[in-house]
Amino acid sequence: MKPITAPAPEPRNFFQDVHEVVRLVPAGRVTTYGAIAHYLGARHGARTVGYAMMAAHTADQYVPAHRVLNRLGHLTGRLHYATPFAMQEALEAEGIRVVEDRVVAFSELFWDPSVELG
DNA sequence: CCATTGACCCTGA
DNA sequence: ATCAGGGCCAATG
Repeated sequence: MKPITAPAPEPRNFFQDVHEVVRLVPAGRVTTYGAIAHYLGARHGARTVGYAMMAAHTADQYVPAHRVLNRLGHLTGRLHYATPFAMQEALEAEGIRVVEDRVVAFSELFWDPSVELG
């Protein structure tokens, strides 16, 4: 018999889950923090997804964090790269056009994990 | 242990 | 239409 001790939900490899989803985003497509959060249950909040992205640079496997934007298609994380333009250049290298820190035709390039992955 | 801070989003007035 | 506030989870002081 176990005492009351709250099972306390595992710290959850939430970061790893996020990284895994981001790795599934095809080149030339983009997704959002909120979409990932929603796909993973929407209970963790989009914020934590953003935090996971920050930790993405320490992940074992490569995580195309540049394909993750906020819900407006803005490159909110660009300042966290080696250079402020690294994110934009990475996107443009995949054929995505960026104007004023915003992805052009964002709604068309949007890749929703809840839809694509079921 | 409490307070503050984030690569965010939604709701209500 | 704009503006303010709360909530989410994790890390840091």
